Amino acid sequence: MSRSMDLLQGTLDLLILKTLTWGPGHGYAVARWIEQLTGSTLQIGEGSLYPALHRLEERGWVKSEWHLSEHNRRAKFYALTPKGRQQLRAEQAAWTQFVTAVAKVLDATSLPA
Amino acid sequence: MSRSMDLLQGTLDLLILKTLTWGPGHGYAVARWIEQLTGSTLQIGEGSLYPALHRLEERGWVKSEWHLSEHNRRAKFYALTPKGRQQLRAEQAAWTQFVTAVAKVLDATSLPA
DNA sequence: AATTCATACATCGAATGTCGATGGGAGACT
DNA sequence: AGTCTCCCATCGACATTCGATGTATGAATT
Repeated sequence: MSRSMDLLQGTLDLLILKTLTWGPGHGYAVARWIEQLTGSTLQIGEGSLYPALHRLEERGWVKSEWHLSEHNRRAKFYALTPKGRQQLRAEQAAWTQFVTAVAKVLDATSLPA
Repeated sequence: MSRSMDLLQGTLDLLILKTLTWGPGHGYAVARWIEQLTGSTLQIGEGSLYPALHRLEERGWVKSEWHLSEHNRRAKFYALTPKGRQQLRAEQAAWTQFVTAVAKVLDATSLPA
């Protein structure tokens, strides 16, 4: 029956950028944070996550370094760049604007003049 | 520089379904309503609109009939079906849930435990 | 010591949906 | 006659997400 609740396109970048504002983290952790914060309403598949991370890095919004994770394992830690912070602000503003616009349609009770 | 403010995937269906709750309308009018309600924040290209309308009809959420428009021109009027109303309820609920989940991430001030 | 589990990276193909461009045709108004 | 707005529609390009799949290592269990 098709997909019931996929992530809306473009939102994943915003979400990742935001989670990285509370410090660098590796992909696995980022996915965990988002899931926990949303009570698993938002689930990030690895097939979406890693391409997204690479995309962000390619655009200069995050940079990565290999370190050891909390579990003593090799992990690539991603950190927000200044450009990334700027991008986050822009995307967050666009998101708010978009949600507001959709709400206007959803809450309208009559036809526009 | 890529797209700045495209419609988020899946939202268009919801928007169309909603506009049709205040009566049948043809594609052109639906696009107008949405644009006017949102002060042109949301703009529906015809290359997105008509495929969407056909998609909705194919799934039995709307049905269409040819009539004359307010401007005395041939136009295909789309109307919500009972299944469409049900679908609208479902999509609206999913949308709310999604927006709420994103807000949880965006508003979080610290790492989850 | 062997097995299993959770962590952590990555890639692939399929599917979907949006966009910009393009093309037509029919009223209306100059 | 010409042009404007309305109204339908399709096409190819593009980006993104998803599920499946594969690798590997540390830690805990048996």
